[in-house]
Amino acid sequence: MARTSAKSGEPGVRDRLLDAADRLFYTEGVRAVGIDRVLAEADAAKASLYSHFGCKDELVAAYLERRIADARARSEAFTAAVPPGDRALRIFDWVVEWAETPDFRGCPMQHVVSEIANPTHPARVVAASQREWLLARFTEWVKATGVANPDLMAGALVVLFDGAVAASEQDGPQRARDARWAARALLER
Amino acid sequence: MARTSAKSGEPGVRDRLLDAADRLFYTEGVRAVGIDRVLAEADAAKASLYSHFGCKDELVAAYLERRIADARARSEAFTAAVPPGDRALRIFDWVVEWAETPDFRGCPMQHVVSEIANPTHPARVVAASQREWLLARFTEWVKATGVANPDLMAGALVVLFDGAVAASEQDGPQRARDARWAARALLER
DNA sequence: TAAGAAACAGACAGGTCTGTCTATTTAGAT
DNA sequence: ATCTAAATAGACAGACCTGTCTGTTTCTTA
Repeated sequence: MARTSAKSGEPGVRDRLLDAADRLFYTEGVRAVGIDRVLAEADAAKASLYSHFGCKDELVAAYLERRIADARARSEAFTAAVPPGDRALRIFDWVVEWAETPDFRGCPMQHVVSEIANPTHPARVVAASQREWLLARFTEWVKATGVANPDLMAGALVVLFDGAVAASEQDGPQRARDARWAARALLER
Repeated sequence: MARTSAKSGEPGVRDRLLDAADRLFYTEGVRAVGIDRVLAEADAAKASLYSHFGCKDELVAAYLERRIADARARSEAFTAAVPPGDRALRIFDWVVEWAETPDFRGCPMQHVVSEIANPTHPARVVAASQREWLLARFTEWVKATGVANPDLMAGALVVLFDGAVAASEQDGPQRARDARWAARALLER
């Protein structure tokens, strides 16, 4: 299960494949990018891909899973920097920063949902689990603010979150700032 | 330029192609559906498709254009039923109704943006023009409410609109209702 | 140094996709 | 009834895509 070449710190082939898949799938889409492109970018052999992941669909799922794990870790760290009652708003600062990133191209999960209609596809299953996490997290943050109707508010902030990412993809990061403004207005009533 | 068979009211081949493209592209995605599927569903010949549209990319653009024109007409009619000052909120009732439709599967434009990374693709150009229309319409509706900061508010409502559609695609129509609740709260301050 | 596991290289099969082209049929207009 | 334009049917080329399989090379460890 070595993730890296034992001596050198170079990443093993599995991580190289995931790195390549991440770049290509996120910027061009999972259907637009074929296996051969990933192999060339990862400098890996076809047999390595199939022995590690089994099929392309599972590679897509693994790509999404790693993206999500990373986003969870970074967003948790980002919100942990402020008191619990401020976290529901703080997360929108995170979205603004993300939308201002030069290679921002929208939400990888929304893209996968758009590209793959079948909800039983392994990558769709991964995406669905993230939805539950997202709503649970917003509910937790909202409750910490002591707002009157936490379920409605958590749902509204999830909508604002998804909208900030989707709208920024098409209109630029101003929409993420608009979302932050709206979240602030909703929370300070 | 006959859109229908001269005598009978049956739709001509161009409309049959667009109808088939609309059903298939919306429910399965524009990359997942090949030309042959569209031809079979439309009961049309390949030469008809290429003489009318030139290439698949243009068919996708035409599909999106017709969807958008239809959505504009219906949303304008929907909002025209109430006084100008109520329209910014009214449009969220329209989103709720849409999200409750059994065959709702999200926003065709967001899907196209996810599936096609190239912003110069004809369908992406069509989608971009709709964004301008959407923001202009929200700005108009928001100004009619006499709210203090119409540009921020219009941007926020666009975010809420996009988010309502994207979140409902994954979580169900409750998110659209959450968006309406948030829009109401923002507007009645 | 020898053995075993992992990765590489790449040919290949089978399928699908877009787009072109030829030949035939249908239907409307003069 | 004839002529013309549009639509049909489908073969075909060329490209690409996933997944399998064979054989070789590299690396690690014992």
